[in-house]
Amino acid sequence: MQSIRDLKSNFSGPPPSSASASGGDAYLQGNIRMTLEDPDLWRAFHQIGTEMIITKPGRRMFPHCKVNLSGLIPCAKYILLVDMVPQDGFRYKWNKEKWEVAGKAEPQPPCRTYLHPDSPAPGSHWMKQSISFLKLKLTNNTLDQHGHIILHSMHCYQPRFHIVQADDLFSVRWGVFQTFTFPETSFTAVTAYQNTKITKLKIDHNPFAKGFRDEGTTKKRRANKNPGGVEKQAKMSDMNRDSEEDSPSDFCRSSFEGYEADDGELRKRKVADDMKEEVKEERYSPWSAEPEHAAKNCSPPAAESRDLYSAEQLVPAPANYQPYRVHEYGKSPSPSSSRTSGTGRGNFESRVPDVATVPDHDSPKPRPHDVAPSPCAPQDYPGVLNMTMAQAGKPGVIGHHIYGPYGAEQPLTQWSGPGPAQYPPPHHMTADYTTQAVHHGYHHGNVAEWSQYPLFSYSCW
DNA sequence: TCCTCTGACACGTTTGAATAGT
DNA sequence: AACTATTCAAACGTGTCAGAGG
Repeated sequence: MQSIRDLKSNFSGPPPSSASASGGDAYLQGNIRMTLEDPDLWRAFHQIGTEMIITKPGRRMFPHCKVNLSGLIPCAKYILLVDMVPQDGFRYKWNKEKWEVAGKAEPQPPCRTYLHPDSPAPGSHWMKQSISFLKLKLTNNTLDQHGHIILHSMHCYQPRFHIVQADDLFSVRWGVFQTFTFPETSFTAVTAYQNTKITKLKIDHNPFAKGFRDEGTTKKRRANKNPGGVEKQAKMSDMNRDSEEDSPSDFCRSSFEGYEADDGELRKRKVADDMKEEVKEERYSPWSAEPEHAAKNCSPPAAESRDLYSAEQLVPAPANYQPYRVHEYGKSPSPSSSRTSGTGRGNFESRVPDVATVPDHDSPKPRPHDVAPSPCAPQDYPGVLNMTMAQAGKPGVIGHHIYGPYGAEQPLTQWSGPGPAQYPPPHHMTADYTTQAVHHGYHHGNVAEWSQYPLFSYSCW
């Protein structure tokens, strides 16, 4: 088994230049700013290694994606989308309290994008309140007919948020895409929780899981239903305790202890406090030798040490795109390039003529305590052209199903160009983990260009 | 044997219709 | 008649657990 650390070493490119997002004017493109809600909660999960359950009928995310937008033109209409991109080309397994690479990723399932039900709506609408993707559901059913986002279990994903100025779904292609990613929202898709800490964190924070809280009736119920259950639970508790004790990771502990408190709110606050403290104390650089951190977390650590508003970055674009800015940035996967074995990183040619600078707030310091390889490999850091790996060389597997918010599947395929089999790998995730949110923007000049992106496979709801 | 996935289950939250009150 | 507040049951979302299947 190849460790992520080893893989990371395959990349030696320097990080992209970056600028502080907090400066604001560093991201004037469109002036659109996106901030993630509940950043503390996301961080708490992220520090442990977020897992999201996927089921056949579809499962909501928790925490669910909720963002705030500003900088939109109040009277202009926008469409908001979310999709999930693989973080790398690997499949993972949970082994002895940590994630390990378990082989190459499976072929990408049909790529779908969740369209926010309010779309299209004027900028004033999007800006007046936080935008929730509560009803977004994840599934492992590749034949899903409900428009849920299809993922593979035991694979790592990064949610992406896209906003397009468009009066309706049919004019999306003429719009300018602004893409944001929040590294702390990355997660591993699972069919059953692997990390008991994640389970506990979910139970403690998800109102629907109140029945499983310690102070609740769970124990009684289990005791009544299954005498062995209590024993098992005790065992689980021990496991938790052990894992905490065994773990040399202060990082992990600092976040996990927070919700060990009895009171939920206190717990929540403590988590937040711990996080703040961490932000103050710990700084990581995805570029520095700290694969250890990522070992426990699905996404790179730098996320913890920054503010949660968006940074802006140009999305990878085909050569014929008209990017907002031109800025030499590394290589991105070529649609025609075949996936290389192992890291899948070879043979990428540049598709990203332009990448805006991204914030580089905290100069990170390595985390010495994390030891396990991460499902979200550090090689996925910006400039490392990660997520496309699972899809690179597999252009045929990306389906673009466009679902309309008003019921029937929208015939957007009319402008989606070539059929799924012709889609090239998605543009690489330009996630710069030194930023809060990575922001991409690009034009869609015509159907042909448009069709090169896997983005447009809308999910319905 | 191990790992992953599935479906039934109990419990809590959310939602919306029905009803009562103003 | 219109509006608001309350009640309540069904639907939904959740993690647990046992067992199936590769």
